[in-house]
Amino acid sequence: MTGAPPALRRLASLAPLDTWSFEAIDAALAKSQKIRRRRDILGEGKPIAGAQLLVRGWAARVKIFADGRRQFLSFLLPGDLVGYCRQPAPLAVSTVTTLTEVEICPAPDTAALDTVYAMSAALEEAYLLEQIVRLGRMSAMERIYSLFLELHERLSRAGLVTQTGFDMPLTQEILGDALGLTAVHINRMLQDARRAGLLEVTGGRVQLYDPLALAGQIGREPVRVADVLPTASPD
Amino acid sequence: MTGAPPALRRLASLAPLDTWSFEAIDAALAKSQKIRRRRDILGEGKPIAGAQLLVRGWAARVKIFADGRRQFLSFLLPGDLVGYCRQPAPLAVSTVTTLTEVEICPAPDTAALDTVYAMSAALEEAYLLEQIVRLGRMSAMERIYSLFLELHERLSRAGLVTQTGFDMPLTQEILGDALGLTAVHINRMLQDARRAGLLEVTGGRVQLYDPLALAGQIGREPVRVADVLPTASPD
DNA sequence: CGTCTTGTTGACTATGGTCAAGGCTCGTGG
DNA sequence: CCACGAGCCTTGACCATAGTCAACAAGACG
Repeated sequence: MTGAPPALRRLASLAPLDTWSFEAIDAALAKSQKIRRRRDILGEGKPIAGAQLLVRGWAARVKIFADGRRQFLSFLLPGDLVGYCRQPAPLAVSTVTTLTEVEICPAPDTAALDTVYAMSAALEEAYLLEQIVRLGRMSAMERIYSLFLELHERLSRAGLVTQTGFDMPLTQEILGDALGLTAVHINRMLQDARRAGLLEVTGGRVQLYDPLALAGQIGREPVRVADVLPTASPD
Repeated sequence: MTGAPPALRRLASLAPLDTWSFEAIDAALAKSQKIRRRRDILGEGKPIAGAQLLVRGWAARVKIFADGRRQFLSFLLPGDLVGYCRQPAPLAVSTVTTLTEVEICPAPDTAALDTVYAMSAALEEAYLLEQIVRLGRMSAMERIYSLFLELHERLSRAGLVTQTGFDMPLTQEILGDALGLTAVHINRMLQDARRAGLLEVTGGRVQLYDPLALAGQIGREPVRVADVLPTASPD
């Protein structure tokens, strides 16, 4: 599984996949389409055609105010679902926009994938709750640690963490709009964190020197949504 | 439908109900159990036995830090589902605690209710996103207006809004922990809002003098998750 | 090369937090 | 019937975290 595409790795880590599902995912991945940076995949209030699977690149759910204020709700990473809804005639409740060039494909649909998608949806909700806690009751520094640990955890499921570091194509402006802070303040906090020897952000890459210590410092536990621990696939 | 129980009114407003579903809901409501104030219905990290329906009273999803900080994630109102999950062996990702004495019953399970529950879950997600926006990018005053408008909208679905006002059993401390503010600041903002003639909070009851004007002031639109508008049942 | 985007830094400001005291209401028990 | 205490609300004085504004630097890219 080590060499498998990140999106497949993530899905396979959520629940056992049968042969049909593997083939369905392979077939879907082969139909991937490129989308350029800064394009909207879904528009707030517009109908959703069908669920899609993010294959490569980063996207984000975002709400934009009439006066220009912006709030990122969550980041979408390889293996995440976009527009997966179970009600009829669904409307997007937030815009989904690409942060990098991206590849997406229609989400494959087999019976065995129901559980995988349910797990995925449950995780998504858990991370939304984490985001609420960050914004509501954490200091600027804690918000940064918490977000980086979440990204670390989620990317490791897709096999995209290497040596405690990962690529993160987010500007300080975007981090600010995700964490309810200004880009200036993000900048200062990142420098403090670097000077404290806890992490480093350079050239689109994040290094967490000791993720467990960082998690301990802010009292963060890994997210779990089911009793059968959905682990990242072993290497 | 006007005289129907609030929980039934809410469910019926989400999607058409067939006769079986009506009967199943009636039968479930008859099995309601009382739970006292300040009791936990679900515990963070603990297994969830099955979905339940909140019949009467208020509850809340909450996360509590080791150092005592507290963040309310959402409020649960009559007709809301508690612990509705589609993955196997689900674990609660947040504590659910009662804010008043409450009645709950097992969530009835018929085929026609699948759509209702999907709508309910979609709405719940939409309100979580609204909460993120509040905490991330709104001023103290805007957060208060936004929350009250959300409660107004949700309670009206269950028929619990009378003359632009509704009962709200929340202390200023709880409002603070929901809105990422302190109780002291909530107090000051509520007084400013009252002096501005926009709303009044007295003795567990909220009066919004002009909900539409308030919504306009903060640029809020009613939440919609499907193209077939799920309206509150007409009186 | 210019231009655009992103990151960095400093000086100053403001929104909301903290701490502390006192008041009101209501339920309980003497 | 009244005294007491708990919980909640209110207010004031002071403080701190993060925001604003502005200028400049460093790359990236045509």
